[in-house]
Amino acid sequence: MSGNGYRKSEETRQRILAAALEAFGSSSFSEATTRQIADAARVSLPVLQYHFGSKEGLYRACAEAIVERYREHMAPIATRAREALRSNGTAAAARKHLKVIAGALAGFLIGSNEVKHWAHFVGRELREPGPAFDILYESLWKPGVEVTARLIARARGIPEKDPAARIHALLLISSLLAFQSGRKISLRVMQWSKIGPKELAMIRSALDAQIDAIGGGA
Amino acid sequence: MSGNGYRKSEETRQRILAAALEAFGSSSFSEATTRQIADAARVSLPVLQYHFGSKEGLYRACAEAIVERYREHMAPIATRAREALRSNGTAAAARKHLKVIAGALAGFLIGSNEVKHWAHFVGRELREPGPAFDILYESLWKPGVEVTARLIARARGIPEKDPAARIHALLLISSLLAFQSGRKISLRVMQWSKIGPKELAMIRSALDAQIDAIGGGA
DNA sequence: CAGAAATCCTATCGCATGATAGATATTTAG
DNA sequence: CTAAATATCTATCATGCGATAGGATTTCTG
Repeated sequence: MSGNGYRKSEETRQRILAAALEAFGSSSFSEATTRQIADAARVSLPVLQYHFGSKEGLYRACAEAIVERYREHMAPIATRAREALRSNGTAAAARKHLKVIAGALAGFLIGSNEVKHWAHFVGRELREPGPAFDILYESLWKPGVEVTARLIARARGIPEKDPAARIHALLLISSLLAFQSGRKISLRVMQWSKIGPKELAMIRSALDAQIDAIGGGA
Repeated sequence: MSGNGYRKSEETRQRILAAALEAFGSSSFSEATTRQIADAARVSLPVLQYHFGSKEGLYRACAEAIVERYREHMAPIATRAREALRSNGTAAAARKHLKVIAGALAGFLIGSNEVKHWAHFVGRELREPGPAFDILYESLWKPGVEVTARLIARARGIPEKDPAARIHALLLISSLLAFQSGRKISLRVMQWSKIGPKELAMIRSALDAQIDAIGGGA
């Protein structure tokens, strides 16, 4: 397909990818149209097929691009948390790492305008599995839930494999999504016009309270 | 259009509505097709237009049907909670009502197989507003968040209008959705094959812990 | 049992979509 | 500089969609 030789096309490829990320972010796979993407990338329709084979190929390429960017952002934080787990940290330390992770994730998901589209892409694909489910599940969701569950188990003083820890992890992560997938509706409920630094701080503080409570509860 | 006279058509109408609820539950408005709905209802295509005017009209009718059924199920519980709020109940009483509401909602959303489709319909429409947003927001979401936020405020001993109470309400409700919108992926994480009574009990117990924590935190 | 009203069907329209054919333009290699 | 490889374009195809036209059928009214 492409990738080697002829360096001009690489820039086209990136332009298409950027347009596709935006399109697949704000619409679903079937609702977004290749024409709309081609227009936004200022190329003609068949160029998409030339570079990515098909609409589905383009979609998969988007997923891979997202995974890469997400890794850059979250990897250091996750690594630090895993190190803390290995070194038998205290419950309080586990809570601290949970707060860092949740806070970073909240900032990442809710903060930047570009990332917002990616987050929608990921959320949709995980809720309603499509061509990119596997890569997103294995690269993002599974490890994220894993480390969260282990930290929660540590914070509550229960075994790492306890299903209750995983349930709490899912509840915690899912609650974060109130202001991501559910952004529009949450803005309406809160009567906010946007989520700026002030609003983000309030959300973080509520999350911190939740996390403190998780640790103290049992 | 229809509604009066000729009683035969009423049964057709119901058959169409049932097929549409299932279709719009498992696919989005644009992904579900009128042909598929007509087939499932064992009628020909134009019958949909005859009874509901258009695809969008049918969609709206689905939303209204859902609201009605939801009301039947949740109204008594919500009413009892509101009474408790009026009569200046204690923080512990507020927590108890929160548990009842969250538990009932969890059972309602996650339990029945029929309701599962409706819940997906509602969730999708609230995340990505379409023709039925207003009725769902005003009839389901807004009052639900409202009463939850007031109970949380009471449980935490903060003013009813405190934005923090609303944030916590959104986080709580959103966490519930881990096993609703996110059912597939949560089953995978938990290595469950379905959400039966045993699994539901574990979820309820985790939610109760969350609610206890909310009350005790601040 | 008529005749009118309502319900439902077959056939088709117009449109948007993803994909492809085939020609043209651009870039690199020798 | 030329020729092959690569990249892009215009024009078109086949398909599936929501909607409608116009006629047949069923159901109620008197």
